[in-house]
Amino acid sequence: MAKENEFVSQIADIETDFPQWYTDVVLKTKLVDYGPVRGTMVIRPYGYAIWENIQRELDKRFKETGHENAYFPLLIPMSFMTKEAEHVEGFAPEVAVVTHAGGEKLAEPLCIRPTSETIIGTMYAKWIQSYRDLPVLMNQWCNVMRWEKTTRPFLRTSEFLWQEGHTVHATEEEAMEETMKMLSVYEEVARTCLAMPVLTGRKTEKEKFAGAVATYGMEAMMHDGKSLQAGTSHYLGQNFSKAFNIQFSDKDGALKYGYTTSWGVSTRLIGGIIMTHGDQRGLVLPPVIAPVQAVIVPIASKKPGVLEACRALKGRLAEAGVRVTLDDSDNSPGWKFNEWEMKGVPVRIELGPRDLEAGKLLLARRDTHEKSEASLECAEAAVAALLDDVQQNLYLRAKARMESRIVSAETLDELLDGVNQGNFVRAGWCGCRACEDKVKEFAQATARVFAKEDTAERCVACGKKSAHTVIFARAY
RNA sequence: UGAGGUGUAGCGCAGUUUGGUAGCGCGCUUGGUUAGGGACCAAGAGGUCGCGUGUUCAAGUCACGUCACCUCAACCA
Repeated sequence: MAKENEFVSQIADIETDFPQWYTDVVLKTKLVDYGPVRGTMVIRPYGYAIWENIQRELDKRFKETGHENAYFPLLIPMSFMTKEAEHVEGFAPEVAVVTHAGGEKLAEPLCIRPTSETIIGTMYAKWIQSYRDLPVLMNQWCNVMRWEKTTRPFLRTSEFLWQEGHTVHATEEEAMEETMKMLSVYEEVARTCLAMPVLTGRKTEKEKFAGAVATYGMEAMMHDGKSLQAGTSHYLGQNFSKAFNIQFSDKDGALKYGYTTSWGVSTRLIGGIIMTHGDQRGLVLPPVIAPVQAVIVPIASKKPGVLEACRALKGRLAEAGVRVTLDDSDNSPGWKFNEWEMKGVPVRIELGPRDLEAGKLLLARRDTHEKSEASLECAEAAVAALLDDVQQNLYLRAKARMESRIVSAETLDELLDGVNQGNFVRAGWCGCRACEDKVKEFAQATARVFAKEDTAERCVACGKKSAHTVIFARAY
């Protein structure tokens, strides 16, 4: 037990020092390292493998909903950025600019994309002439750069990986439908793959994307009760089509501006997974996106037959589609248990001479730390069932926690109490910016999304009859 | 940008008050014994003490300058 505590002490206390806990976990589990340029992160193989699994799940759904992948350039002429007034105002402070190339000063500065609406809009204007060209449904996987003042691995970095979907439609209705459809794709992936419950809904004017007509987001509750904006889907109306001249001849012969959308999720999702499921021992990864779903730890591996049996088991599980690793390193079993637990592997299999004699194996699950036995013959089925169960349990557990921590407030004091205790707070809002700012100043909480149902009667800040019910929270 | 803090082995740190041989733990290498929750023994490798200038017989330690990073605030889809 003393050893146990010694191990745990290597990671900061999750309850009392959550930011430090988070940093410890991402560095010690070798997900990332800090890059040489301030605010950048190096995503190591173990971290990148998580991203690849998320990519795979998202990409599958994008294809199913008719989208195609494409790629647009990293460098965007500054003049593109300035075409949409709100857009440039929103992004200008955080754009990195290339001023020199080929040993000379450039005639026009180039910005490193903070997002690609402008360059994609420029290309769409060339490609679209007729209603027959619509809808255009494209997505790109790429990196973007936003020069943030303070950064934290995965949650906010200067450069990050993401996907950005950009679509053009003939009508407002169709574009709006696309916006909501992709929001629901995100919600479904968060729920079924990341085991991460989210609140979805429209965001306020203050919180919306620069240049959008409406922004919808999904917000996830982190272990400390703060909210993480885990994905956004924007209805851009004709703002960008007018700025970039995306016009088409409609069936009636009239020249019309298209209606556009954009939507994206980033490597921030990985931060969300860590902060949703992690515990005092480190990472807890949902099986669907875990780089290693099961690890085999041989016991007394030098004894005859043990290692051979472990290799055979690994082969069988891999054959059955399990991402499985055999830890045949020289470390002691206890060391391996802790190491793989810290790395969040959902299922651990212990196999030693005693098990072989009994024709059994020992299964340990990461989420509850429960151990169980299974017969060696049915290993594939037992592991598959356990992985499913872990996936389910992680979601249900996180969902129960989130739901138990959504409270209502009638006054600013109640709201402050609520967020101080790590809750999301439902409260009325009259709709004016002054009241939204007042909440931020008073409680350091922002409006995350509009609630699905309007239940509040009075604005939490000014007491007037409320127009909306909003979920307020502190946010990452 | 405002306030505070830290730079010493791969990582975490002590040493700085009062100048005098460069230290500890972990990790790493080699060999051996072990093994069901971070094993043990033995031997070994690894350092321009962030950088610069100065004071001094002598600087990790004192002075001045400079750079980097961290925390809080501010900023932030």
